[in-house]
Amino acid sequence: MTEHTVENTDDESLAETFWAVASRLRRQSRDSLVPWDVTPSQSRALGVLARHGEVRPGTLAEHLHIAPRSATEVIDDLQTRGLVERRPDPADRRATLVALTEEGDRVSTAIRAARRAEADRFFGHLDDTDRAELARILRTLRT
Amino acid sequence: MTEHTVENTDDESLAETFWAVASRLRRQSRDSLVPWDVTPSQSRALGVLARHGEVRPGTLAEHLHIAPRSATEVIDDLQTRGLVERRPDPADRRATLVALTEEGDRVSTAIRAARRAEADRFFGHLDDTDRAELARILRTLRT
DNA sequence: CGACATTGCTGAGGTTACCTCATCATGAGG
DNA sequence: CCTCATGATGAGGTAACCTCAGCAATGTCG
Repeated sequence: MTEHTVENTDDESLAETFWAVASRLRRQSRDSLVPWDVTPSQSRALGVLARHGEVRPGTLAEHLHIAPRSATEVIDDLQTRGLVERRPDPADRRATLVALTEEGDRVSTAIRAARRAEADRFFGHLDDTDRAELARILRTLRT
Repeated sequence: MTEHTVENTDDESLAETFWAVASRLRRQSRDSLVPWDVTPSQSRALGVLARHGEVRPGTLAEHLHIAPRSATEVIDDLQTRGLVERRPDPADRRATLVALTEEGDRVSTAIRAARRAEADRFFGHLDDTDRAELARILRTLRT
């Protein structure tokens, strides 16, 4: 009856709308990876490696916000696909360094281009003002 | 290899910001379910049942956008927790009707309240104008 | 220097939330 | 009544995480 209730229902549906958009965007990103037969989590790892060069599994895990053990797994998968290689860390014999292979570099570059095109397509329906507004509002929600 | 497309990088980071917000929101919703020991997918099912009353597993699956087989699983879990019950559909002896138990009704009501409070807390940092803007922009991205 | 805790990675095994395919009972149409 | 479609579920699989144990190498401190 009061605006209070109305406000709340507004918020509820705001969250719902947000999730609807999120799932559309997620589906679209997943589809954009199909040509390379790479899963989303693998593509995230490739992104980190492209940005940071060779890193240890533990560092990779931090960037991905996952447990070190889980990074090992992603690295295993990427290695069997020939996209990354492990080599010993000269500075610490316990550690390993993970680096993109040439193929991995090619693929990760291609994926980045595809991702950019995809974002263009997705957010391109917005005019510049709305895009800026959205970015600003999302940044305040980010924390 | 270089960042020669500045306007595209904007879109890229828009998507990134979006995902950062999404993961914060997801974590918060998950946490808000802890008191009831209910997983997110179970809570979604409870929501559908609360809104629609008794439905067949297949219908539930449609509302949740999952395969019928997966709905069976969610129902199993909710049933062992005593939150829903299955009864035969009088109109079709192949079919089953799934309905909230009293306990399930209580829990789903409580969860809805918590979810509302959570959305308030999350989107409450925005002023009314921004909230309306966000809602409008997200709706255009929904499709 | 040697004992001890710490760090880095990975094996083993578990969870959540999905999926497909096969099976079985029932229902609907010719 | 015979065939095909439909509703649910058993069996088994996948992605992407997790924790806990164990092993090797390292750092630290008396």
